[in-house]
Amino acid sequence: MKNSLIAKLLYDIADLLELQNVQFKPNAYRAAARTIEGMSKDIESEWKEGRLYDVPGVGKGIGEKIEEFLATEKSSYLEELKKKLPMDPELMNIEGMGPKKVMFLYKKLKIRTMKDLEESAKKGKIRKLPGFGEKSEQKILSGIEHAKKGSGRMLLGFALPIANEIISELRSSKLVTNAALAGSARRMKETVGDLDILAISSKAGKVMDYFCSMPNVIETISRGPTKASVRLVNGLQVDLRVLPEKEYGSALMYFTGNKDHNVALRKIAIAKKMKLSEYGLFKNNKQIAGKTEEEVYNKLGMHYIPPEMRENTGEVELALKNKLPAIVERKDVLCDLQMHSKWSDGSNTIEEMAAKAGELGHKYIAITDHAGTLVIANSMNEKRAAKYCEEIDSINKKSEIHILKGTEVNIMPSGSLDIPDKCLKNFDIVLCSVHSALTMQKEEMTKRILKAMDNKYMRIWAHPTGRKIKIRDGYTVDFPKIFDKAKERGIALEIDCYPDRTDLNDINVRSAVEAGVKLSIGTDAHAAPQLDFINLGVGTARRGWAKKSDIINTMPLEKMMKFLAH
DNA sequence: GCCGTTTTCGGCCCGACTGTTTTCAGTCG
Repeated sequence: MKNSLIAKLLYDIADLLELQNVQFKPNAYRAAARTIEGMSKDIESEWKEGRLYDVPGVGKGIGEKIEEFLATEKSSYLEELKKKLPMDPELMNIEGMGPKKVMFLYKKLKIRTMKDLEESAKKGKIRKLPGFGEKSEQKILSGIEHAKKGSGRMLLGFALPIANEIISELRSSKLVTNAALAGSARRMKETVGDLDILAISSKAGKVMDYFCSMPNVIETISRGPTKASVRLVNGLQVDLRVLPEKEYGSALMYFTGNKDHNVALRKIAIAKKMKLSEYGLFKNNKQIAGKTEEEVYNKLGMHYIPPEMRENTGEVELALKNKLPAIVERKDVLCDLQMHSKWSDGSNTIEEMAAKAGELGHKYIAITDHAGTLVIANSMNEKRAAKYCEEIDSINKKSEIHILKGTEVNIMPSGSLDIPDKCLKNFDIVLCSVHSALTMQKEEMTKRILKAMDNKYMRIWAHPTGRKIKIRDGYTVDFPKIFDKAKERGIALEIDCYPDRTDLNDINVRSAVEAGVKLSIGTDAHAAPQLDFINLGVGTARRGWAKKSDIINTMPLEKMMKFLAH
């Protein structure tokens, strides 16, 4: 899909327009970029089928730019802008730098790159400029350091435990009556730029003191009477806001929804002659809601919207009509359908994995150690696989939760599976996935997967796109074709919960759900504590608007056995 | 540049903090 390329084109144009202090256009370009980025449909096919201009935010101007880019892979408009503005728009990503400052520094000091900026700051040239001082110069230097360290975003799976720890520390300090996570982490976005935490307290000053002196804080970035930002040892930025109880709900909403969602809500408020801000919902300057999110949504005439859906991709309209889909909840998920033990490349025994799964409330699990001839991941050969099945059978006799005999098998480049059918038939559940020849082109890869799906034992296509966040994009396949085949064959597509996989991702999940394809959730845990990643998979399912009926993990064991037996 | 249950023209979300000023622009979320 070219969606992300087009989104980048539009974001770049927006940045360059903003540098020139052009009004409103940057927002129009960004709004269209965000829509296209989050679309489950392929923008190129929309264009080919004459529906480009149906995409919200795409009108004559933006549409023409997209058409040119899709036809020629170039944008004359962007080239023109770049010629006029030779500085690197990345400069605007440095903390404290916006379009005005970037432009000003270019005019005064001919600063075009991060390197130029660093040199000028180190030589003390910036502090001499009007409007700048010693502190701004320092801030620029520390901003550059941070930009260098890693371009910012942390995997949700690593950020979430940190957030929970901070929140429970705040609670146990007794300085706050409540504290909660907001921001993109609460929306369960796969990576987060920072953590936003809200707390209710009447002793804001003391809470700030406490927050800024937590053990793993290395730097206080800013500190006001009710708002502070700190940086943790691992580079993560955490923002805390303290507020009174009557604003808690509206503030949670304000800091949870993405920008587009919040703008949409504000517009609804305006249409109803009200005003919505983080301080509450106001009518005639009087707060009429704010304590809870439910209250605010209801007073706006809409149903409560779960955090994971608050990205303005249709949820607002549905909530107004009270037609939001009931998305799957953590409590609906009865099992974990991918994990590894010492039998292949895991570090715990089957019993240890089962025990931890029981603690997490799972009713049953699938242990899915690797089998096959490929020498990756300590794969089991046929002989060992038989012993493994025997062991699971014997553990099941005394185990509190039932263990499905599962395996993860490689899909070979030809599309055949890496272990013969006579071995596969001994398993309750067979996951198939690609671990080799990852660079295959779309058509060839699609053929490979379709061929694998013809195997009657395949039940789950595991980590379907093979991507690794921040490392590789993964291969592309013709999803519509695969969806059809998956439905025909009763094969589920996996949401692999492992933090750097999250594969399928939210967007793919949504298209699978729209296509009526079943999904499975598996942590891909290689050690017992990683079974906690189940929450990430549920979050991704919810971001993709999956209902309980879309997720096979919600089936009680008996129903699951029937599903697997077909 | 986009958009429309008052509109095809005239709007486009809102408030606080920072660092620089001495009343505010720029930036951020």
